[in-house]
Amino acid sequence: MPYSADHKQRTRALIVECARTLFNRKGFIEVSIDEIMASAGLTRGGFYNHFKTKEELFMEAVATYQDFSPTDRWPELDFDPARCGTAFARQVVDAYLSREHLDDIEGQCPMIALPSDVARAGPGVKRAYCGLLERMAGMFAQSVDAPADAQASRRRGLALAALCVGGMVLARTIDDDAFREEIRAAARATAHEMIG
Amino acid sequence: MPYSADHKQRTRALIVECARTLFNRKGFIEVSIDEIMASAGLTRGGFYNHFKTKEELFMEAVATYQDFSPTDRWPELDFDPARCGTAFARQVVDAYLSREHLDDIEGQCPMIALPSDVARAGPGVKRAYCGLLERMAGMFAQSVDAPADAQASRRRGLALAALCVGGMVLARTIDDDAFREEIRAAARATAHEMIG
DNA sequence: TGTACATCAGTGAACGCGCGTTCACTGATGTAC
DNA sequence: TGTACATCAGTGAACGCGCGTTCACTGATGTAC
Repeated sequence: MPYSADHKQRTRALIVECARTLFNRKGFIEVSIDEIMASAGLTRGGFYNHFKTKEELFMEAVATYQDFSPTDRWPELDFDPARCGTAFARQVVDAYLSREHLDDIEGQCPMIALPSDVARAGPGVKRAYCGLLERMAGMFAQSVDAPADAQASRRRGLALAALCVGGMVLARTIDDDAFREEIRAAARATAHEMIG
Repeated sequence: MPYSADHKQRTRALIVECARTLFNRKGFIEVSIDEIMASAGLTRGGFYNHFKTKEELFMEAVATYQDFSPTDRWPELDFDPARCGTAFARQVVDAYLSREHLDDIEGQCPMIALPSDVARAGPGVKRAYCGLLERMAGMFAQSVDAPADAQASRRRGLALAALCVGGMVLARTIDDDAFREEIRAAARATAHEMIG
């Protein structure tokens, strides 16, 4: 067996990470395989040793973002799983709707950068994106100060996800800095109200 | 002067309308100029009699959606400009977050179909998109049952826009019909609460 | 320990293809007389 | 009213280019003896 056992696997993971970064910046179609492989320090031809198609890579790039929990991504959050309540939800909202996250084009959540691309992609990509959404909404549903009714919590979690993602998506389309900040602030204030 | 006075102008408007439809379905990059012109019953070469670049057409396609007021788009809304209050806002929310609007891929609001494309486009396109957003948020701000404070109304209007657009953008990325409906319902219920 | 070998991750030229844009042209039309 | 003309919206071939994907190949590596 040439090369160490996990050599190929590590190369694959590197390609996926480089791809996610580039997709976030330029979108799925606007990034070429050449560009991705070069960014990983490799050459075009090797791509198909790792992926069957470009879309398979897209799927994986979206899916792997699930590996970052909020506390991985924002280590300053003090996450106590036992008291996973409104204070934590508020912190996540603040981090997600933060100026830092808005400016972090390459590292941002793919739900913000790529919704239109995903809407036009195949079922595999959509499933990966859906996983991110389920995770975010589920986290909010567990954390909000909701009625005993589980369905009401879930509804609240989904609406919070829509508000956070929607606020950031809209802010991304705006050039004027003051207006961007206004949208961020409006989404954040309203999300706090919704958390209760 | 060959051709009637408004001939060129009407052709141009037809191209813009065909383009908006196609962009909504497939996104800006995935639609070719050939395709747009064929859809308008013309041939490729004539395109540059009307537009300097493909991006100029994109800008116009987004901008012209402003010409459809909510009452143009959904004639069943009974809009009394004098009493532009919470009842009207609720109706707009219901229409915007309706099943019909979600299924109307080609006729949908560009804010839902194209945010990622706009975020990567030039300043002209962003300005056109921003116009749509200002219009929607302004309409909500005027209609909600808000405190006298104008800034609070505006904040509420922007948050409502983020929730409506965000809810639809997320629903568009989902394949599973039940989950799509859940997101729609959650966004709609929460928007109604926000209108007050 | 040292060497010959088999493996397979990575290389880079090549493929067919469709794109945005240009340009010399055509021919339907309104106008001048 | 009828005709010759000028205009310019529309045509379609052509341009250079970069894309996703394929493929015959190379050469660094772990293994067998």
